[in-house]
Amino acid sequence: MTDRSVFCIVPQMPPKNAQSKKDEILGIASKLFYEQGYGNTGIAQIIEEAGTAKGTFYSHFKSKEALGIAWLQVRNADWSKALERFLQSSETGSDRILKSFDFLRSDMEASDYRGCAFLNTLAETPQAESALRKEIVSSKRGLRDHFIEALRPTRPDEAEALGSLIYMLFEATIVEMQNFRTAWPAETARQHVAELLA
Amino acid sequence: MTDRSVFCIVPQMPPKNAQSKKDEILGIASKLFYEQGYGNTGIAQIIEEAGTAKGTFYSHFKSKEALGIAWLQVRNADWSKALERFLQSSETGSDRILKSFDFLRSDMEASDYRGCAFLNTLAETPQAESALRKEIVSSKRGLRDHFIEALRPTRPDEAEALGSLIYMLFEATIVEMQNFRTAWPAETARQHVAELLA
Amino acid sequence: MTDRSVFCIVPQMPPKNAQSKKDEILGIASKLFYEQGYGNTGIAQIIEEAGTAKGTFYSHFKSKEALGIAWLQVRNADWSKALERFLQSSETGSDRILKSFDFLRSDMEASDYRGCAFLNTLAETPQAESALRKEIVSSKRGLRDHFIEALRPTRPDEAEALGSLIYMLFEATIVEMQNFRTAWPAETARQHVAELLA
Amino acid sequence: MTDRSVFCIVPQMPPKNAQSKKDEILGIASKLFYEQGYGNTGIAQIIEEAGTAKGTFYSHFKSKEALGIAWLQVRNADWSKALERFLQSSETGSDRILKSFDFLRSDMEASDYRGCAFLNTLAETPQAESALRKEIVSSKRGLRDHFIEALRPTRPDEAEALGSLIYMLFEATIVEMQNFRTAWPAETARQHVAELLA
DNA sequence: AATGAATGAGCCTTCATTCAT
DNA sequence: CATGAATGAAGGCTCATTCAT
Repeated sequence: MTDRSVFCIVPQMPPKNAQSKKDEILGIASKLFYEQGYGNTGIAQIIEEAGTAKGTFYSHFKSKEALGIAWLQVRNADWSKALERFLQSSETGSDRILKSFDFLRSDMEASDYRGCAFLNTLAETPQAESALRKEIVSSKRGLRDHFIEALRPTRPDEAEALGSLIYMLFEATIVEMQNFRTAWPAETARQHVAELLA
Repeated sequence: MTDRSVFCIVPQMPPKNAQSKKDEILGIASKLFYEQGYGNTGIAQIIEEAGTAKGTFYSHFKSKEALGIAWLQVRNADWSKALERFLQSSETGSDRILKSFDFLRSDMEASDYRGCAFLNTLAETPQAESALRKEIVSSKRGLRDHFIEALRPTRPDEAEALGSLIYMLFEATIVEMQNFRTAWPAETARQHVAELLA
Repeated sequence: MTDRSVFCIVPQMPPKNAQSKKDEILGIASKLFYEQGYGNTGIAQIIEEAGTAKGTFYSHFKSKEALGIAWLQVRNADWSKALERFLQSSETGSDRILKSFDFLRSDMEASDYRGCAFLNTLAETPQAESALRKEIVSSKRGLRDHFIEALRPTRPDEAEALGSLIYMLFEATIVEMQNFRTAWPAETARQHVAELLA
Repeated sequence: MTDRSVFCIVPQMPPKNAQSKKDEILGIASKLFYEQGYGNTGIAQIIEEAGTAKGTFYSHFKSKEALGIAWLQVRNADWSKALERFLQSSETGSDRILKSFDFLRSDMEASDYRGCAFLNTLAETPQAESALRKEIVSSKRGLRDHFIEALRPTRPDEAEALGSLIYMLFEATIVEMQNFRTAWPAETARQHVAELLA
């Protein structure tokens, strides 16, 4: 076997799976927090599935709450990116809005739909001033703006009110699909929004 | 077996406050489950605030889940009664519907509004087949019917679809007021519903 | 086998070892806290040696600190009783005082020179307002009074000052025997106290 | 070896604050060990306040115990130096001894007086053979000698016994001021020592 | 009915230390 | 010399539930 290392400009091996331990923990935690709920998921399970030691976990995250915040942040970013990718082909604001409801529906069709990570966490966090709550509020503000901004170019006067209304229907769609485990909320909402935008 | 109760010198004491121990436990649990969340509330706190012993608790309720179910049941009944009382003066279906949103708003004005007991519990109960979930679904079905039935007399054809839509806005109102801690969701939704019913 | 229960007036079996679980835990903890130090002794070790479960422990003591306080209280009572027994034969106040130093000497020899439970706990409790500290102060006040009261009958005017001085020598005796693991501090102190009382 | 420093353009940087990293760690640890107690102070806090990494710490000290020993050694030296400075103006042995008690008192006036670092550490170190204990014993032997030597010139015959006695009162003064948080122990002891030396 | 002691798995977090870089 | 990720045992404490009285 020839030694090719001389040709290697960047000799350091990239980490086996190109993902730091911290990211791995966060990834596993994200999955578990979403599927089981924040409060129902213990640190022990997270580190076991991540194959790490307790101390390792706490050297990366100062507390469970800090991990929870990181989770909500990446979830917000990832979810927005996924939505954007889904809307790629949509050109008009109306299209984007209607397609957003289709996105929800496709998301729900994945098995065991668990609804919205943010609203679920809101539900088990009574303390209004908690850091978790701040993350939730800011993510929801962003979502509401998504609809408002989509309307702004064509209907600047109604954008705010109409966008808020559509945002509420969007939220209701998630919650009701989580509860009833059927797609009718998406259909009902999408249909009405289509009329509103017609 | 002979009935010896006639010989009883100290007849069964009437309960001090006209409320059985079981009801007292249930009452306290209801308050705590709603304020703190189902998962965040332990049996220990419930029995302590109720002034009972562990064993007494378990002689009345076979498990925490059973207590949770009882809670959701009385909550459903009580909440419906409170809503009905609020709607007393409303005569037409439209009136009843619009006033329902006012009811929500007055509810929310209580400090530290915790939103909907059912949706909050849904959020921390991933198991779709659980008894808690069944209670939640049935309560929500009842609420949806409340709107549909209010519409049936005057708009039989649209009742189902329109009622479902309004139900979704109603749900969204609760959730968004819980999150943002403002009344705008109630206003936005009520305004739109008023237009829909005009 | 004849059923003798009818003859039994107090049918309930007295507990096997005439000692409640709570007392057993407290007894074991007292031994460990003293031998190893309060901070060096974990709940796990206590319950293991007591043969109980974690929950049992916490149903008897609300926290480790509560156990620590109970420990110091029984220790104070027990130690005073042991001292009193040791002084039984002493009749005069002077005798009682001098014999107190002999007691210390035998006590330290028996305990592998672990010193004073109260001073040791004081050393690892920086928080001046802690409940543990209150217990320590009150126990030491009692000890100082022991000397003052022994002097009161014969030397009422000097009792306070002389008693305090002797108390300090008594304390120093414990501490120095703990440190040097020899009897010289007891001898030195006793000798001087004898001169003071001559 | 030639002195090349003249050629050095960027001569070895004098440490920013004239203190090596090792000394910095030791300084911070000394403060924390004294204020909070040896056992109550974790490596994590020390390195955080010192702004160093774990590995750096362990490259300077092989273990927490080694750091503890270093702490006691510098503490012994520093404390002795401070005492000596306080006694500067005292010329006779008697003066030096009496002033030593004043030194204690001035020390105690600092808020949250934590008593003697050595006795506190003794209290949480049951193992008689530990390295920490050796340091403690030797420091205390030195202190006792301080008093004996002060007496030797004028009272060679009594020096040993009287010095030991005064040493004990000195120790008791520290301990009782730590416990009661008042200056009476210093006054009581100083007064008596003054009589002894008169 | 009611009591409350007992259970043991589980909670989140910190410990002192090692090691590859 | 310095870094900081990794370790896993141990820290104090709470959980829902059972059971003998």
